[in-house]
Amino acid sequence: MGAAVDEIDLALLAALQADATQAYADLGKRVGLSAGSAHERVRKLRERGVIRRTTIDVDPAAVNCGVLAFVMLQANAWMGNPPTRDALAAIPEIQEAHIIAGSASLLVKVRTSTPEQLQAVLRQAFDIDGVTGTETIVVLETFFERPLNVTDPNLAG
Amino acid sequence: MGAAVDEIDLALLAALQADATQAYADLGKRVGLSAGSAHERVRKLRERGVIRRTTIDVDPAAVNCGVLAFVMLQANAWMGNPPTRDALAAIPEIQEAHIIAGSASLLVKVRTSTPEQLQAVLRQAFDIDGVTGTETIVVLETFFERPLNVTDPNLAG
DNA sequence: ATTGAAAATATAAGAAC
DNA sequence: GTTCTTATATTTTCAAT
Repeated sequence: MGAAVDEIDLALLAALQADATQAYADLGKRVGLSAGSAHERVRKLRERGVIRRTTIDVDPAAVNCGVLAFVMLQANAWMGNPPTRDALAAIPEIQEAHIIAGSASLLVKVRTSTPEQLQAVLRQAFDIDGVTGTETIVVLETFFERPLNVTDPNLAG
Repeated sequence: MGAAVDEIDLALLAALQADATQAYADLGKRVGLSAGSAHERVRKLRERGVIRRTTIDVDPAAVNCGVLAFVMLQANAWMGNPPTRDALAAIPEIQEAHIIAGSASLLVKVRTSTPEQLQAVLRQAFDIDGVTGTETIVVLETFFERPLNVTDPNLAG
């Protein structure tokens, strides 16, 4: 397998999660490395797929995506196949899709501009082969959404 | 309120979501602008808070966060207050926290390295004032997690 | 608000340790 | 694997439109 992610790598990841625009010199200073070494480590983290991409975090409300809901999809067949995946991916309002344990088969995270558009997404979900029902949880307020924790002491280094 | 986000801004946002490392010259080419103009627009999008931050997407499995679960928290009091928010934020394994409509009060997204650690998070959740119960949905497989859709024609420009 | 160009800065590659 | 050096490329500022 790939080389292990060590303490310094975790510190680099945490720093880049917080601000991926900072210079390698600053990044290196933070973790006790030269700019060159920091650069090399980050390059390898990207190469190994630990860093999947550099991206921006967009305020949903600013781009007309003020409605957030989690939808559980019941199904009468095994849904862990590529066609199901593709059918869900084809609905742009679906931000996440997961296969879950429990009475439902799938959990999806949906962002729309209006409740009407959420309804339209649910209608499309019913068109997917195997889907027999939906249960929707509407979000009233989001406390926070943040990057996953990489510096938790509970996680083995 | 702040100036509207126009079509070009949406194109810039989509391009940066896909790859925030690309040069402003390339970014400008993509949307039919000079490097300077692209830079200026992105600067304003940051200033206005449309772009909340530039960050990296880390593979959870690579940093010992292979367990993902969504937990619904039942409560016997109104939970939409700062103390509740802070109590949830103090648990690093909680990546998202939302107030929801429906029988439960809160929905949180949790990532841990092991089921045992997930259990420890649930125990901590019970210590939060007002929490009377939990219902956990364990994720077996994640189909996808992607940036929110900003170029959907259904969204008003 | 956009352009084009200049100056400041950062990235990326390479040699030495 | 790290550091230092050098060349390349990008970001950032600014005057002009």
